[in-house]
Amino acid sequence: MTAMSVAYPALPDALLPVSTLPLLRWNNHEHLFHEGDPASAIFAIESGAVLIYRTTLDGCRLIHGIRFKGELVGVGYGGTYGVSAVAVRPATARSISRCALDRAIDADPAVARRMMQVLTSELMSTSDQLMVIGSRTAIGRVAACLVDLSNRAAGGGDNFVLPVNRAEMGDLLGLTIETVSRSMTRLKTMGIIALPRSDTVTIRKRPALLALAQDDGDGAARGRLCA
Amino acid sequence: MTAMSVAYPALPDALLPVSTLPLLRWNNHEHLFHEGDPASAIFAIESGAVLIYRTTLDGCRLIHGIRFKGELVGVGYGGTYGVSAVAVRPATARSISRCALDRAIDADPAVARRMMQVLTSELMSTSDQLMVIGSRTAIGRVAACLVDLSNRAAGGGDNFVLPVNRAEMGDLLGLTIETVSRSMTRLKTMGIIALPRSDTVTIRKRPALLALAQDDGDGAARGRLCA
DNA sequence: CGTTTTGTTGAGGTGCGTCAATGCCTGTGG
DNA sequence: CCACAGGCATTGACGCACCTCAACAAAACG
Repeated sequence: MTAMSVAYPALPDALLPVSTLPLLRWNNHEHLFHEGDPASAIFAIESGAVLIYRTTLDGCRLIHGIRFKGELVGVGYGGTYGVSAVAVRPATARSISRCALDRAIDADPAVARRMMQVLTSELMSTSDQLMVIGSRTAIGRVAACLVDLSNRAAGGGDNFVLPVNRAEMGDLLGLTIETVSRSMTRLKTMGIIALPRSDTVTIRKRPALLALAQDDGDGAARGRLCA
Repeated sequence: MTAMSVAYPALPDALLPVSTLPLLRWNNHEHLFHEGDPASAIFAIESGAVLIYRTTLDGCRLIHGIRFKGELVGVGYGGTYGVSAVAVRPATARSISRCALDRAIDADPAVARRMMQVLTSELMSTSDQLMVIGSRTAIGRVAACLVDLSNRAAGGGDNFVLPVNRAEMGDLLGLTIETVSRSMTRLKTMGIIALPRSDTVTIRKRPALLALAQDDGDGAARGRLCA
């Protein structure tokens, strides 16, 4: 399982009548919940995009990932949410209350197993993020991000609109706005991507982008970490 | 919940007769399992220390965490292990087979809930690691590592033997051996720690170490990421 | 059309990686 | 007991990738 390639499947209706649950709506920049809030529900996204993030004591934000339609948010099984979640475009989601979930777990071990799978996906997603941030250079991180967004936000398409701006990409990749911007223009200059608009990407050389995003390319790895 | 402060509780005997399960033993540098191996069991450590890590395609190793007595290893609920686990000193652990675990989950929802809690702890641990590597400078990472090791390997004591060498600390923190070494000597020069031996640490000014490890100190945060 | 927000580009500084030399500790054999 | 070798840690010199600060361009908005 390569970095930034995890699937985030939702709970299927067969296990839980998700599609009958209350459908909630958030505008851009509205929070689904904050880190530390009582974990009252998990959310199955039906439309839009949601950022999962944490902040350090001095206000530094580090985005753990982006969630789209068909994915779950707030899956941690603790008394409070361990992360914050905010919409970055108008979003809708079904709300699965924790008590309803607990009842479903008691009634059917398959629900528990599904939740454990979902938690494992979330874990691997965070692990992937750690691998990207811990081992790649700026351009490698940006490439990995674009590959991931192409797969998950655009269904693998080569042309898609970025759901996040440069600041959010920076917080996602542990880079500054300027470095993200420079990396994007470098990818453009190399002919690997095109940028018809600043928020729209066209992948022109997917193999080259993958090489940068993965680890077999040269020049996209950091430090003595790598052999 | 601050970075590097997660507890990793094991499965209590009340839920599963852990203490009657087979006790296995590994020597230094022996693997409990590799990433991609069929996930046949999870392990409850009884002694020693185990590194959890992943490697990139080009051989770069990034350690996700260290596990000690009383903690679990291999908790992911998928067909294969998502990470590798290797002993860094002679270690013993009870082996909880996946089929036994599945049977226990079917029989008692409390076991499933416990597993979900364990997975959530693992998730928060990885998230903490992401926060440290994504937002702190070298000395902040080393400080966070020392605080964590003091809490978990030494029970909060101020004097303890490092379970890892500089290379392993480097792979844990996303730094080179040299940078780890320099950070340690800087901490020593500042009078925050003492190093009676290169593998033995004495914390002299815990508040100062915490300030560097957390985010309220100055000079230990990286980049525009932080306000 | 002005104002605000967001993205790009440039110049300069710095933290950390790289390479290399040296020192310390452990173990092994003479 | 000492000599030597091998592994690990430390320290120094240097370069580069990325952050910082700043100016400017391009949309987005009223």
